[in-house]
Amino acid sequence: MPEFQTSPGMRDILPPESARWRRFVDVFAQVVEGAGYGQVISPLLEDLGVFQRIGDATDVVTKEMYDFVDKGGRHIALRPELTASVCRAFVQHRPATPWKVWYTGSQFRYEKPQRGRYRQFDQVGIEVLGADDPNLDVEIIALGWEFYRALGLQKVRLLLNSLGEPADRAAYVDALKAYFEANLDALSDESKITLQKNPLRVLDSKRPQDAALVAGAPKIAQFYSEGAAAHFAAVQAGLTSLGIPFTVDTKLVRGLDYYRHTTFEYQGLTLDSAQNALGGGGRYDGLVESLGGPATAGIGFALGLDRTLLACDDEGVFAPPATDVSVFVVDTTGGAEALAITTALRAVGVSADRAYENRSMKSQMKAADRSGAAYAVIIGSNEVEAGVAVVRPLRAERTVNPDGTDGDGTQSTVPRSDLIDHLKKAIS
RNA sequence: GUGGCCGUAGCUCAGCUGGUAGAGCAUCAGUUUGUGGUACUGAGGGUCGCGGGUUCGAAACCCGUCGGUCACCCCA
Repeated sequence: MPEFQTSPGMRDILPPESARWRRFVDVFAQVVEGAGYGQVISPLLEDLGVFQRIGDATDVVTKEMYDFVDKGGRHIALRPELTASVCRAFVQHRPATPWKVWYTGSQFRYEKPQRGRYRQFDQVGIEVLGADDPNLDVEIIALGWEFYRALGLQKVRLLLNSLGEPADRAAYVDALKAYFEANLDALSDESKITLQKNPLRVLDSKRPQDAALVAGAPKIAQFYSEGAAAHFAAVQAGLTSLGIPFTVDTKLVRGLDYYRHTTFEYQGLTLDSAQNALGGGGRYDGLVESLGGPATAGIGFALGLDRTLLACDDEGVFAPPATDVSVFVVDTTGGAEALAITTALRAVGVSADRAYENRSMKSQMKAADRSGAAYAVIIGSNEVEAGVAVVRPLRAERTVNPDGTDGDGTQSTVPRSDLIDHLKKAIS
């Protein structure tokens, strides 16, 4: 074991996996930019208060934040999520509404690491501030859905719920609290604690002991105001009109306190239940106001990279891209030719690699094979003398000489002066 | 934060009831002194996560610790 390793919950993303991460973001950007969303890049660090406005009943804020006092005496936190940062940016810059933005980046939560759950984790997401239209809820949910399709994922389930207006939600919370308190004996000890902090969250309990009680709990639908019911109905109608299947799950309350009205979650059906939430979001009218801005409607979602990629692995889609180079230069004369040729190839847009340390031709040919290159350029003393280069296709069928030894295949000899043009044509 | 399981070469793992470490893959080289993908041969590479204890002797047993994993919790 080396002396230094990554901190718990932190990891290195190495090639070729790192290329897949970048492509993941590219695919996401393509989907959402096609719908008018622009990227917002916000700081990793924010004033602690920005995140405290998320709510004091959520562990993300109360227990899991990385925070510290900087050299200027400011109380700073590493962002545990991005929605609050986006809202803060909105309040600070006051862009025209509806403000449609997307983002990607790392977030930090001090949790016990597990597969699909890291202390530094990456998400992509979108937010729209300043529009209360149920059509927007549908657009957002549909974009997430479309993104999963773009990756190739099939086994994703969309769960949908509405928490109603703030007053509806408050009334429901009271009713839930009364219900659970009346049945306190049947509740697990853990849920008793949860009940004190946030009765809604008891609905999330995965303990078998709580299952029956949770099933018999009051349903949010009974508490919807007329407006909330109409909004939710419009969202469902919209999704249906787009042919997006969904399941209404009245137990879907989501973690962060700021949600109201529409909430939704995308579940990966191939993943274990503890980590099956690929992404989720909802409406959070009121968050901008709590950060000192005007009353502003907001809605968005965030999707976890790690879990989504785990789901991709399970479904055998969106594999890490090949990092193959087009041409590999084998030079047994010391390496200067390889330097010149690779540089010239790259200058005309042909990707090229080479071996180093003047290894044997066989060794260099092996490296050429591993590089995934379509062609090897071979330069030895004979070629230098004759002013030519051998171009050998690496993916062609192997040929055999009459005496049974390996043939030269379809390799050809081209004048050194024509080499770059020759290869450029061959690649295209 | 709580609990279960795990921690041996770069990777995946074997190592029986304690006698100072092995395989496959990968890497490098040779068989082929100018030609890859196959085959064969060989080489390098490990304070057996770390610390302490038991023992004549520990990779193996005990304790602690760190890390991973799974469940709870939380959430993406």
